[in-house]
Amino acid sequence: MPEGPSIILFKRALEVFKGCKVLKASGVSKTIDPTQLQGKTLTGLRTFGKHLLLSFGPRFTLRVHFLMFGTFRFDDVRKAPIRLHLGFGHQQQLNFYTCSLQYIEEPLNHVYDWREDILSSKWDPASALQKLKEEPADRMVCDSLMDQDLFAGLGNIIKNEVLYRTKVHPESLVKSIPANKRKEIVHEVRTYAKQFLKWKEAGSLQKHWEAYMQTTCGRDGAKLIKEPTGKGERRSFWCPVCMKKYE
DNA sequence: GTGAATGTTAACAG
DNA sequence: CCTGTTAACATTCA
Repeated sequence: MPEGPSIILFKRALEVFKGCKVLKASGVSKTIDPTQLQGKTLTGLRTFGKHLLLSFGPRFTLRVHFLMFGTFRFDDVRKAPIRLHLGFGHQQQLNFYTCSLQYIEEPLNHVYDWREDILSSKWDPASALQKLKEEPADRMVCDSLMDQDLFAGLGNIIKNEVLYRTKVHPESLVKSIPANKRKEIVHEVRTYAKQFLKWKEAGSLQKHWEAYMQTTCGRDGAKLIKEPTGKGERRSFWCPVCMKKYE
């Protein structure tokens, strides 16, 4: 479910546990031993792209990736297996479901380049532009946008909305897109990601979709095409009339 | 009722 | 060994 902006909202929701000690930790994870968290105090919360980072001191962080269907709950009513349970005390039970868990045992600044995170205050559009410039000649813009090493936190909704707004066909070769247009795309990534966050928070994200899950173009009334595109074969929506294919 | 999807990765095949 | 494909995760919505 979640793209970068949604992870920021997850983080905000979990900030109530900052400074709290994990009294009990359990769960069925193949990748981590939950008991290692027992007795540790949650010292900080951060996000990087689609990663939720819960730190227990400077050199011990739990990385949560929610994949497509992952979620968390403050109660225990679901049928799905609990991937990780954290008990912070009476009526302070936190459960994670269907997520990928990993421990990071070094400072986060060694692991993450915050300039890549489209929603970070350290986001660096110049660095993203440079990487776009170095993409292979046959790479489509739809694949470049979804590449988490270039645009951490960008998901399929943001991809579709950004391309629609900048009128660039998803199957355009990124190298063939003029430099000023590439710049416009990078700028729109940040702008739309921020709008996504604001609208998601207000519960009106879907209402503002102009391409994703839409059937007609709001600009010219043409029927939008819906097809998997690129190597990633992720679903794209585009207008055959007003969106230009650079090739 | 069915099928696809806001995502990634381990396991497997060649 | 490298590269590409598939399965897995499990819920929601059209």
